[in-house]
Amino acid sequence: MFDYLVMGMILHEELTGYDIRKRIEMGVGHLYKASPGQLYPALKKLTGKGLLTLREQMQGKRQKKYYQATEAGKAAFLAWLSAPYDPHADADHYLVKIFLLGELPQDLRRQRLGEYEGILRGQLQGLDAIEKQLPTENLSDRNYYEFASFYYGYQTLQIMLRWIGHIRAEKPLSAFLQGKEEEK
Amino acid sequence: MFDYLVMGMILHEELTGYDIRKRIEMGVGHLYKASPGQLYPALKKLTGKGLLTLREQMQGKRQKKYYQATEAGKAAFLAWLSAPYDPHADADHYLVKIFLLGELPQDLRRQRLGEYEGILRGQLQGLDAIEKQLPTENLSDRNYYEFASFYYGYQTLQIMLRWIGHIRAEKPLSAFLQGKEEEK
DNA sequence: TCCCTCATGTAAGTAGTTACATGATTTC
DNA sequence: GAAATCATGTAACTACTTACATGAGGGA
Repeated sequence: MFDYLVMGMILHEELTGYDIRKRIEMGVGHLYKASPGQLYPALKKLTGKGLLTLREQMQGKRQKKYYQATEAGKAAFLAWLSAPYDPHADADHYLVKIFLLGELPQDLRRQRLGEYEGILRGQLQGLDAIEKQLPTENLSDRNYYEFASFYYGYQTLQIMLRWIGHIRAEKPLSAFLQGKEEEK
Repeated sequence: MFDYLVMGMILHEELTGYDIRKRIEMGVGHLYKASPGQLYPALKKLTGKGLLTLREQMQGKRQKKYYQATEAGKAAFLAWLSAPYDPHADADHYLVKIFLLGELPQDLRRQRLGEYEGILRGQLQGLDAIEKQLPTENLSDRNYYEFASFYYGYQTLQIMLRWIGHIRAEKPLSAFLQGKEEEK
């Protein structure tokens, strides 16, 4: 997965490892980290597989290594991004796929987002079922915080759904942030 | 961290490994998994360290193993939970700590939640600074989805802050879900 | 001059998943 | 009598973090 995220950064541009890390950090950094100990070995491995090209350049006394995806690399990346969402394999990485979704043609994009929306709705229903079974009386302190965590998860799912709906309709992003749009 | 989560489940109750897994799944499961390959070795290790007691019981032909925290286990757990939040060490585990917060006396609880709120506010300011630098014109498809992910992260942080504010005031949980409470 | 950011990388360790193996009990 | 759930566990693997090591370039 991480490999594809890296490749996604260098489809159209030559970048150094350092640049790639910065990009990832700014983009999905709050949710997903790219430590140097993970990135540099990955770049080496991907180059070895022929998915990246490496161009070394001296800048003064400083060695810089520019990487870019090869045709094989681009093909592998697109195959991965185009594949239907699999809740089993992708669970933690939806956000990363969506982050990169601009690389896909519009019809595929719509389809993937639709699938994802369906999966999330299913999860929300699952939480609804649990919620109905939660006791509402005689709550201990313990229960209060346990349930609070549950509700937080619930809320997060709702936001995610609203978010997917928003970007599926390709509405302007600023409108999403305000959060004051009409409810479904 | 995982060790403390496990201990938190068996402070006041004897439970089997299976029960513990179920509890964790229901409580923070959407955010944090407890696979058997992680849990069973952990139970063994913690028992070896004297932090848990183990009582074996045959139920018909079925062997069941009941675990509970020892005094040493409870002390270790409380020390961990009482410690000030450290964004460096705890980053991914705030939610787990909050999930267990009912075990702490009220004044400490308040204090920890307050610290956490401060940290989150700082993060939000960081994102604000980034947001101001994002271009708003001539956005490519690529940018749309990249920024969308950014805004999602932003929104999630806002929700988290609202959530912390909510539980810090110990307001009823149902009110949080509706999301139609007054903004600060 | 000192510190920050740029820039590359490795070694050792921790955390966590997946897949398997086994078998009892309960429910349809 | 089949399927789901209860119940325990291991081995192999993958993913990821932390801490270290090294040094250039730019700005205060």
